[in-house]
Amino acid sequence: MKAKRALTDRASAISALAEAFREHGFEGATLATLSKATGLGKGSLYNFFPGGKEEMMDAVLENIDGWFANAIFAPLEQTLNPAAAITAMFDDVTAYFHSGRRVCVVGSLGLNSAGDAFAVKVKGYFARWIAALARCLEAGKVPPALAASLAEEAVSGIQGAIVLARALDEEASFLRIVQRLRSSLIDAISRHGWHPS
Amino acid sequence: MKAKRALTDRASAISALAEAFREHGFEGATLATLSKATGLGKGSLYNFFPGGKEEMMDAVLENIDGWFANAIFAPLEQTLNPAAAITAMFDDVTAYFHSGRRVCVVGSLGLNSAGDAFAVKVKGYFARWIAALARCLEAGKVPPALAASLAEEAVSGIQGAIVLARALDEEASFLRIVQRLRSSLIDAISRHGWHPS
DNA sequence: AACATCTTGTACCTATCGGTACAGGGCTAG
DNA sequence: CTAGCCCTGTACCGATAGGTACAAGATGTT
Repeated sequence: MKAKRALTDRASAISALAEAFREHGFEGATLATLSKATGLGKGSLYNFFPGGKEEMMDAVLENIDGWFANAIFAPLEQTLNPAAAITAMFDDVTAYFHSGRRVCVVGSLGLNSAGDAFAVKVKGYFARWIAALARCLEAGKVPPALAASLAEEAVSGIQGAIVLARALDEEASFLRIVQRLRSSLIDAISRHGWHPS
Repeated sequence: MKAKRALTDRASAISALAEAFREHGFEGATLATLSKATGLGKGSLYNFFPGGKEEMMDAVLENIDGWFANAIFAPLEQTLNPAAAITAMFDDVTAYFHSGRRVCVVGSLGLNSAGDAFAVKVKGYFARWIAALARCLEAGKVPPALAASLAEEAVSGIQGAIVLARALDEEASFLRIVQRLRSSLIDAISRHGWHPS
């Protein structure tokens, strides 16, 4: 049984790869960069990811997808306390994106043509996020149409907050924007008749 | 007098360069790309922009800055009819960004480390935009603190809308988000006592 | 200990990167 | 008409890009 070690090494490389792609983008991250970031030589890198950079990014996206599914989407689905789930989501997202200092790899992939190869994954990531958030709002008795609007607005708003915070180099703006978004969603829930037991 | 022809050729190249940078990003746009996009050979390109890619991007940013100053900021400053100015801004922005299909070069520059060299220009672009919008809202009798919040939210929201629309490949979401942002600003103005004559 | 299997560093490959050099072409001014 | 300057295409440069080949080293199994 060798797969064990191989898998853990590969798995531990992925987060380093993610960080490198975050900082330099897909095109900007060279194999030398990735090698340095992971501590793995080119040989090992191509052993784990025979498909090269593209497979590395694919693995990173899958990893991110898994993380979001666990940490963000799943809590949103358990509809016991929608308001709490939403508050938790914003807290987790704020931590995950380092208050806007950290870029969203998925979002930035969609911005230039280098990410065309990953278009379906990028699309799915955002679609699932919005859908999960909308369902959570509906569980909070928010009417479906409004829930969809608010969910879209929140996810889009988080992305915008990242862009702005990076551009201004000022995480305070990220925190302000995200807080306003959170209030807007929580208000909608409490306005439509749902209250924690 | 040769400067005339040189200047117009350089100027006409800039918009093509902007489009290329938009599509491929700074790192992703190679000299071959830029040459094809402008129709200029490498020789001409380096004749007009001796500093290479970096000077080209600088010129593009300056050009964008000028366009925004004219088309966006200036109308916001003439405070005769703030609500109309804001509506015009959203219309112009929607057209400029092709309903979210077109990326904001400035915003995407801030996302990866390739844009570090342009950090001050990027920061200035967003700071000026937010400031102009906030002043316009104040002219509409919106209290300064709220005006600052709303302006930040709007600019950030537009960036988020671009990211989301590109990711979902769906300009409808851009239009929805932008429309909500516009309504939010217009409502704030009409709620605080300013009404067109 | 011997084995097959997995892992790794190194050397090497071709293509292309951003950038330079420069000779000639074309335009304009006088 | 001609002298000068700006413009442009081409050839070229070293560096580095992503990727492959493979021999040697670890590793775990029996």
